[in-house]
Amino acid sequence: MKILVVEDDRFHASFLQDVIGEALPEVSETLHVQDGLQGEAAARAGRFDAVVMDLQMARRNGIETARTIWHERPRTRILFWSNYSDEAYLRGVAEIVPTDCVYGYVLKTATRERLKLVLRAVLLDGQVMVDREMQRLRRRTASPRHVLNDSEYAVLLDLALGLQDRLIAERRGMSLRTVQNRLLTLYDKLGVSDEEPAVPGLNKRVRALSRAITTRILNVEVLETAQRDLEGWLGEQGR
Amino acid sequence: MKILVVEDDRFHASFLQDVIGEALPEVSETLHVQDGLQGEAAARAGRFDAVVMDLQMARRNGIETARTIWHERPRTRILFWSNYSDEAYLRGVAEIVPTDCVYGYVLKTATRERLKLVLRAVLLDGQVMVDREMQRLRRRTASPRHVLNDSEYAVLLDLALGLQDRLIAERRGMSLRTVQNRLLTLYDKLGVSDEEPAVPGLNKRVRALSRAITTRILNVEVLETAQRDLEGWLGEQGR
DNA sequence: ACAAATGGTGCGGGCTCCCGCAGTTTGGGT
DNA sequence: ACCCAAACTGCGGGAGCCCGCACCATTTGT
Repeated sequence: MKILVVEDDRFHASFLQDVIGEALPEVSETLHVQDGLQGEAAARAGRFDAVVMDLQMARRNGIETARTIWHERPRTRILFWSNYSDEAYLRGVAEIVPTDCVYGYVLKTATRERLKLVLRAVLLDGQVMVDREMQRLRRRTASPRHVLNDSEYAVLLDLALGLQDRLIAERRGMSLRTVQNRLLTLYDKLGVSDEEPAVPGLNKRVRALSRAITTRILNVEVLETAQRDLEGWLGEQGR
Repeated sequence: MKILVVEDDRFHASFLQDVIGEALPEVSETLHVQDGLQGEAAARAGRFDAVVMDLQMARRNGIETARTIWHERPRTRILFWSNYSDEAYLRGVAEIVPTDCVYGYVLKTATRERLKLVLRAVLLDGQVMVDREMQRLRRRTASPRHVLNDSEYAVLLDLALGLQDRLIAERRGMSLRTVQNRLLTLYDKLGVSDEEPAVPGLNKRVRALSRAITTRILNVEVLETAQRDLEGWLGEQGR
């Protein structure tokens, strides 16, 4: 079994390799690279069974790297190992997972024992695992009233990229009014509507983005990949 | 000499303490705590000469922690030790540094030698030092045409929080039209105006925030502290 | 099987936003 | 004291945004 480690923090990387050696004696070879681009290249060259990868890296983030890796070798099992329990990452990952692909999501704050367990479960047994901390997110946001569904999330992404209503409608194949309805429920779920009466003079559109970011529903990496998707779409439209 | 270390990553913390012991033999005592709140409490209780602190921490971020520490003991020398070279952090720090206070900013990617050097320079000699990586930021953004000045940055923060023009004008003591002029130059400097002709149908306001975040001029932590400041201001206005 | 709930669509009005035009104030430089 | 440039301000208009009202289609519950 060959494992690829993609991690730009030297301490975390050596810790990870240490734990891998301990948890997975069946590993014959591990390669460690420093960022997403190198990760893609390595995955293309050597045929790895599994990848353990940080999400926030300098040159190319984990989500995009995973996307290209899976694109080329869908059978690769990928374990994401991240500092943050941002909902954005989970959604971002879920969005790009091809059907029947094996992946996992562990936080770096997890104990050594937990990490070993997850390594075996995901990379060896092929189970899909998400850290319990992340599960709690869904509930922590209180009532399901506040949880965004997929189409609302899509509109939120477009809003975040700065598209105006007409363009969102065009991109998502909805009518203008429908987009605006989505936005209404978004404002509601993000708590923008609630604070409005108390503080008149807020720009709901910007406020929604602002809150989405501070509540970790969106983050920089996800915004960046969404931006690239948008550019791709614009390219198609252009001609 | 007593040093307080505020860092929530165990590996980084132990590395840091190791380097401190090596670089600063004159240190008589070091205390290590895990997050900003504990940091504030510790700084209040024990009288530390210097603090080394991470910027992104779970319960209370480094900027706010530094603000309260300096508020209570302005002579404290603080070295920020961060993963990211976000312009937002530098601006956020610069904003809260009281006059004649000693601080420094090093990236975690710095070499051991460099870290030792900075530790001595800032905590011992009382020099103000900023990692060269950060300096490069200013230039990297190319022409000075694209560098925001303080008042533009202030307006950008307000925009990011979702205030509409009228409120920004009120808060910053400007006329409505002046705020709008600021926004114009902001759109310009953030490159929003440039992409507009190619892609009609963008909401400049949101687009500006989006770009400010992806270019690291703003980030989550800064947004959060700005939000608290806003709430404080709203409180004053309210009565 | 009927009612209620959910999601999509059109119309229209009041508001904010973006920005061109034009006039005033401020700050440096000579 | 002069000038020029930069920053600030008011006015007005076209466009986008927020959202109430009204209507239709599909799904869900009892």
